[in-house]
Amino acid sequence: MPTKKILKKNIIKKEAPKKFSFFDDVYDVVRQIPKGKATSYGAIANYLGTKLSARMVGWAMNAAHNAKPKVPAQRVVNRNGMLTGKHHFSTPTKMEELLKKDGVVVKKDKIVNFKEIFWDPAIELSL
DNA sequence: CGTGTGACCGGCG
DNA sequence: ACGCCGGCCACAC
Repeated sequence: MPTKKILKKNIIKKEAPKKFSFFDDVYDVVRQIPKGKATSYGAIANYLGTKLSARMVGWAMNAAHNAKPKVPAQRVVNRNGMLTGKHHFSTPTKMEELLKKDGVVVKKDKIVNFKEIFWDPAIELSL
């Protein structure tokens, strides 16, 4: 017996309402993050409608290195405000450097007043 | 076409 | 408070 129930999903898209892929959509949101602000993967996922799958956002960021123009992935952190993806940057300290340059206070790989500078696309972009 | 994986999140023990 | 585990979607091989 199979380990889990494998649900088949309709992977066949009959139409392409969205010209941009999921990746591009994520990039577009991230680029709209104001300077000095930051958001979480979950917030973006929620805005995209896949809140239960915040991993997708993180993975999208994985390809962000190849995206143009460059995506300010440093403004995207996990819900704890921790710079979890700093290891994926050019240098482990690059993310923190960029955030500090934006005026964000980072301490021990974590945004101090993350709650205050939190920027929710689901709200901001909804206005 | 099947399998694995991923910078997460939330719930439960 | 902490640690573990399941889930969810998209993409690469």
